[in-house]
Amino acid sequence: MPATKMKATIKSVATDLFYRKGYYATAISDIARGSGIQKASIYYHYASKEDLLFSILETTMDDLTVYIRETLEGVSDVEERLRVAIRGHVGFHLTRQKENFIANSELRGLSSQNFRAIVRMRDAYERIFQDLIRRGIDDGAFAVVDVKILSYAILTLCTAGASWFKPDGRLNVDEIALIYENFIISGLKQAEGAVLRPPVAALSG
Amino acid sequence: MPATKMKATIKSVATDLFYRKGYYATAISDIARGSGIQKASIYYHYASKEDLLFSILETTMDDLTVYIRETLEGVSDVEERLRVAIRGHVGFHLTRQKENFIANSELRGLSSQNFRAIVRMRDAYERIFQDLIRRGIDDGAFAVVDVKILSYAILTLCTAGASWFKPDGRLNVDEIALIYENFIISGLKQAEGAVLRPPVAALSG
DNA sequence: AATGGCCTACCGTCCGGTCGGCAGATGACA
DNA sequence: TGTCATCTGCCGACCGGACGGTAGGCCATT
Repeated sequence: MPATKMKATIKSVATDLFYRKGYYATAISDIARGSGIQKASIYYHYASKEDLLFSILETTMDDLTVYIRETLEGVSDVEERLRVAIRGHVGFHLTRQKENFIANSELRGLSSQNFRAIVRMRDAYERIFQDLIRRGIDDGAFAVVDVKILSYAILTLCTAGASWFKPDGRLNVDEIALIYENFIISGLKQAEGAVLRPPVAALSG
Repeated sequence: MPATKMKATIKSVATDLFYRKGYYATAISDIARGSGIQKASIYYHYASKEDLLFSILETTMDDLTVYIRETLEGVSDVEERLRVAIRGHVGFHLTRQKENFIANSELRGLSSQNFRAIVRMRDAYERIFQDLIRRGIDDGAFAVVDVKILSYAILTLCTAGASWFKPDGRLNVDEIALIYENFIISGLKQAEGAVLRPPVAALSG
């Protein structure tokens, strides 16, 4: 087996174990066994256990950011942009459930330097949503709300799906995304304010 | 020092350390040092490290459930009941931040038996909110939404505050609770549906 | 001959938990 | 009230094992 493939296998096995048992409860020897390899061989591909974790988190954050930016391309309506971003966010988190779960629960396993790196990426990602919301407020599409608090809220909410979602459950990814989407947009319009805009295309179509 | 006080001290120190460093990263000897005691003495008060964790989680869940039930007493309006519950939920999580953070991030440290016990308590608590939402739908106060998904969403959202809230930050507990409250209630009314009810007393008063 | 990819064997450390005992407070009893 | 046995709360020393990581070598491919 070429090195790059083994490396990917290790990462995949580690992702699965970190997701199921947690980072601390997973031993390098567990990952080795799952990869059909000896413990020492792991260190040919990754410098340390933390390096492996970091690699998973970095890739996930990278992919997520790229994905959401792609998703937004060509969409101009301010409300639709947020809707699209929510769908993208939920979709990404539910389809790449394990990695995202780890990214939101195992940051503790990182050294302060690596921790800061991931947090920086996360902050940049959050800023995308904050800008979308702010833009919506400025355009009058949303009520005047606390952008920071609600952006955290929205992301947390969508992210949480990664901890309970079951691919073969009652609802599929798209259905869940739609539920969140409507809930959030309605929340941002604030019922007691003027809720006068007509339903958007994305909803009725 | 009487035994009961030392026991409380240990629990408090453990809560602080579990919150700051995480359960696995905290050694019994750390807790002992923080309590001004020797490691072996911890075991006079608690049977094991897990027992200590479980004790924290059990107390927290108990207190939370009792608190929310008290909060709801005497409130009859269906929308106001949910509002009150949200305020209570947020308030509890932000004022007893450490314990709640642990309760939502360190369940992995529990044996399957203890894990089940806590999950049972959590499920019972969630059911309170699910009933409130369902009741609001039946009464026409809320749009017809997916109760299960949105109850998870609401609780997660409010709970998340415990991971970033800073007591001396820009907003205090009540302000944050109000933001969440309005956001959620608006979300449940669903902007594109019939949002015809007048603002409730709690909002204008 | 050299490199890549993996192995066996081993090391040092840390950590949860146990054991036996010790000092002071408590209480029964003469 | 003085004496002695008992209990309470804690301690120092230790154990067993798990775990991250290393050293050095082996073998197939190039």
